Amino acid sequence: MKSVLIALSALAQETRLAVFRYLVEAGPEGMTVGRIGEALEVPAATLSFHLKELSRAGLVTNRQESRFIWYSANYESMNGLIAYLTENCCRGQPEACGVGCAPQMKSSTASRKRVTA
Amino acid sequence: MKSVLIALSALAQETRLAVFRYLVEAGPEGMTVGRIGEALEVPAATLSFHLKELSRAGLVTNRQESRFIWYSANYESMNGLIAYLTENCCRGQPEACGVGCAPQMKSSTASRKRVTA
DNA sequence: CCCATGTTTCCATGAATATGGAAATATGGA
DNA sequence: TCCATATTTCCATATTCATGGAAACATGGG
Repeated sequence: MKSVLIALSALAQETRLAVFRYLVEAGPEGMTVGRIGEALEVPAATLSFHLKELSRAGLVTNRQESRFIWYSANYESMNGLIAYLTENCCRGQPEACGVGCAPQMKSSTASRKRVTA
Repeated sequence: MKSVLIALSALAQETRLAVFRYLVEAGPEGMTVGRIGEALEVPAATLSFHLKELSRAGLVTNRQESRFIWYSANYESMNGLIAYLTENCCRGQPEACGVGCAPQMKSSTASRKRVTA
């Protein structure tokens, strides 16, 4: 699917991946462009370029608030990407692919996810 | 993480995404280079280049068998990538990110996955 | 209105990546 | 060993992407 390719391309870049994860951490209210630039030490022009790419990919949204523009992560889009990759894993026959196929429990924060046997 | 960036870059290319998904479908035994090239209509030199990229990213492995080289998807690596993205979503506080944050049930083949409420 | 502040566009430059034909390199069968 | 087949490397070309300063553009406070 084209949109998946666009999302992957958007995330496959160091600065953009950092920006996106920063926004994920920032929560639904997001963060202003200036603050993002400060935090990640990215020049304004460069940051603007990358935010536009992330927007184009549907991974972030923005809203104007007074003179500031707030960018926030689009969690639905993020989960859509994961779902796409997950859904196409082994075509619903995880047995065929060995232990590694079905999403597994990982150590840390993954406790909210569980495999149905 | 650097390896995540490499994996994302590898998947963020039309031919490589197609090759990878083809190998995922092909199952653990994988497929020979020639057959992949036939199926996806990719010239040998181009395919070789992309397979090398996928290897470098750890997304596929290969083994020699007689005169043929069989490539297969590395499901663990795939799931590692998904786990990385999932784990860093909302920093373990899905409440903060609204409905979209926690991995959701999707229609089709996702029935093996379940959210713990 | 005008100015300070926040953000984007413009632009030139540099770097990385994709492509595929031709040649080189394995590999095993005869 | 020699040949046919499978795959990779070499290489030149084309394209796309990243960078960041400077200038332009918005916005709202005074």
